[in-house]
This record gives sequence, C-alpha cells and structure tokens, in this order.
Amino acid sequence: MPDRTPITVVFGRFEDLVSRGLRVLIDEDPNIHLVVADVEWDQLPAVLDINKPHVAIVNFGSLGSAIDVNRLHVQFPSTRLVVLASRPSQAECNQMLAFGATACLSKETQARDILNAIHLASRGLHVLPRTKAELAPFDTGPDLLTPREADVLELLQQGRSNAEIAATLHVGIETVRTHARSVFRKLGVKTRRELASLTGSGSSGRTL
Amino acid sequence: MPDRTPITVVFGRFEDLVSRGLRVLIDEDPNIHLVVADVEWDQLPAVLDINKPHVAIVNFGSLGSAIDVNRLHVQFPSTRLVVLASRPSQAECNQMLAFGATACLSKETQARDILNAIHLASRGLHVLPRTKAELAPFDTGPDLLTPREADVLELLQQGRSNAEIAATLHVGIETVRTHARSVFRKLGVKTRRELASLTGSGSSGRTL
DNA sequence: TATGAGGGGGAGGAGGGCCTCACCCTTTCG
DNA sequence: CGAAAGGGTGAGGCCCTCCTCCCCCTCATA
Repeated sequence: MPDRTPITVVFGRFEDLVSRGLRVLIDEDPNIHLVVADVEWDQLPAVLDINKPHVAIVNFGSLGSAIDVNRLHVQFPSTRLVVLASRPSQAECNQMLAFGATACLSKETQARDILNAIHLASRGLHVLPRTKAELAPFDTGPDLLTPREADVLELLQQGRSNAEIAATLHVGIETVRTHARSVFRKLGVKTRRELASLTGSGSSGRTL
Repeated sequence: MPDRTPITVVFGRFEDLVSRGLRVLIDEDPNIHLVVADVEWDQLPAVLDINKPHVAIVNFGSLGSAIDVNRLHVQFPSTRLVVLASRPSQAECNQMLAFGATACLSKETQARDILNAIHLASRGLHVLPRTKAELAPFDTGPDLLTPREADVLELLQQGRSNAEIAATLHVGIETVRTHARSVFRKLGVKTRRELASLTGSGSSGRTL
C-alpha cells in the first residue's frame, strides 16, 4: 500500500560519486520523486522555498556550522531534513536531530535502508544509524603505519639489519625493534623475509 | 584519439551509494568497460584471475591490512590497482603506492578526474589526490560540540543562567562560561538569545 | 552602580597517540 | 654456543584534545 502521491525530494551538493548514486537510488523507488539535485548549500533556501519538497537531503560535510541545519529547519518547517554524513558518530547524529534534522544517515547505509529512511523521514519519524553495526563490512580500513614505522619498513624492505636501521635513523636498536614489531603486526607478517618476498616492485615508477 | 580497445575494469565491494555512482560513472565513458562490480574482497583474486582486467578498483576501507594490496599486486601484476579511499591522507596514499597500487583516489574526487585516473592508471601512470585541495568544497564538516559543550547547550536552550547551569552540572561558573563561549563560537552565534530564537522545535519527536 | 553576559588569554590535570628505550623471553641459524 | 631476529610488557617524554578554573576586559541593563 504505498502512497499514490510520491515523496518529493531535493538533495544538496555531494561528492560526484555519491550524487550519482543518490540519483539512481531514488530512481529505483517509484514513490520518491527527485525534484532537484546537487543544490549548493547557499542556494538551498531558495530551492526549498520554490519547490517545498517533502524531504531535503543535506550533506553533513558541507555544513559550515551545526546550527545551519537549524536555520533551514525553522525557515522551512514542512520540509523534513535528512543529514547524510560520512561516518557520523552517535554524538554527531544526536546534535543534528537536536537542531531539527529528522534523520541522520551514514553514506555507508545500504540502499534499501536509505530509501526506507526517506519514507519514514517524510512522515516525521526520526531515523538514526545503528550505533556501530552497519559499518562492520566497511571497517575502519587497514591499520596505518606511523611515519616512524614507515621509515623502518622502507629500510626493512631493503634488507637492512636492525642495527643498520638504528644507525641510519639515529635511534637505539630497541626502538627499531619496537617499530618493526608494529610494522609486522599491522601488515600481518611475521618476518622480514615475508616482507621481502612481497613488495616485489613497490613504488618504482615516479608519482607523476 | 581514444583507444579502440576499451579498458576493462573490475571494482570491489563499496558502499551502495558509491557502488551505484561508480557504475553510472563508468557507463559514461565509452572507452571503459565494467566487467564485474561489487566483488567481495576474498573473491577478488578469483575474479582477477578469470577476467584479467586492466584496472581493479578496490575499497580502502575493506582492506584488512595495508599489505593486502601488495598480495594482489604480486599475484596479478598485469592488473593496475586503483585504491579508492574516503579521505586518504598523503601518508595513506603513499603507503598504498608503496605496496603496489597504481593510483590512490578520494571518493570525493570529481567524476571526470576519476575517469581520467582510470585511463592513466591503465597505462601504469601513478595518480595521487591533490595534497589538500579538492576537499575544499566538502570541508571537514561543522565543528562538533564536545560532550560537555552539548550539556551546556541543552541548558542554554532552556534559558538557564550561567549560575544555574553551573549548579546543575556541578562545576564552577567559570567553566560554564568557557563552554558557552565554545558553543557560541562553534555554532556561529553571539548570544543565548540567538540560540533561543532558533531551535524552535529541536528534538521533540522520539527517536524511534 | 552592581550584576550578568559576553570576548580573550592562560594554567593545570586527565587521557590518548606516538616515539624512544628498557627489560624479559623463545626461536632460528651460522 | 653465540648472535640476530622475533614476541611481550612497560616505562618516560612529547604533543594534542578536553575539562576545569582563573584572571583580564567591555557592554547592556536593572
């Protein structure tokens, strides 16, 4: 029993990839009608004033201040505001809702959930991302090496001994061992031989 | 003078929005042919082995370890690896390239630049994001309030005086004044009256 | 004039990440 | 056996953010 009158949606300026994704995603739902897309932040008030959409999806990253959402909310109380953020913390989402947003979603939210959230938000129901779940498949990414660990790794890849590395970096051998341990742990290897057997041709070409 | 033989591309598992964006983006370029999309990380080796694509676009966030890229690189040296990350730092990109990636791009990269990067990467040229430029339009988002500042804000919105807030939070009035200053600065207002005039109906409905 | 609200600066402590180094142990290999 | 490489733990220092509080000042207003 979906509504006969489609939900009108406007969304602001997003990264090109996300913008294209939002377009095709909204097109998949016949009950949601995209009115205007890629609206620059400073033109959002004019667009909302003209189109009076049910839902406006705004980019958290393009917000200058958290209260900008509130200004939109008090100026256009009939338009539900859905904030789309990259990796919103619970605190961020709570603040968005406190400032008048109706929903706060992560860009990692699954497609169907985004559409459902638009439907719910159009009726005024608040939607928040799961506290820490749905970012499981797209975890925080690999453990990044610290600058010092990267230095040690580079010398390790050259086959240097711990003592040589210590002399090169002007630190104690114990420091090298500590960094090397972190490198091994973060890269999931156990010996410098594993390191050497990999990295066959690392950064040979110039960056250009 | 584009090539007659299209560039074959495979890309891994991305957020639904980004995945849809990548599909339509690649469709826009007649010289790039999408072979397989949304490949789970553990199935990438098999897919690369079967299809031998010119370029594989992998999700930085789905990497378990930085050296996973290297394993792919040494196993399939003829496939150029393009790492797509959310907000890669220069260090992250350098490490990706050091481990055999050909390009490291931000998901905020503009559409045409992504396509150009795929073309360049397919020929082995390294592509890195501008050091700090292209994230200008999508800045770091608004200044987030700290937990304590959020507490003060809530009481400020209720019209409490500094002394009342201090008593409620069991801190000194000077502490309240400090937090209030931060709240005003981060929200871009100058007085508590501005705060009260806004936030007409903040979080009235329940979160559901 | 006295009070409260505002801006500005700074100090001290807690907590976290990173760098440095130290001690303990086992394993590997010439 | 001895040396190097590995794992484990923990210390101290540095730097950053946040919280707490202190001082200085101006301005509006009862």
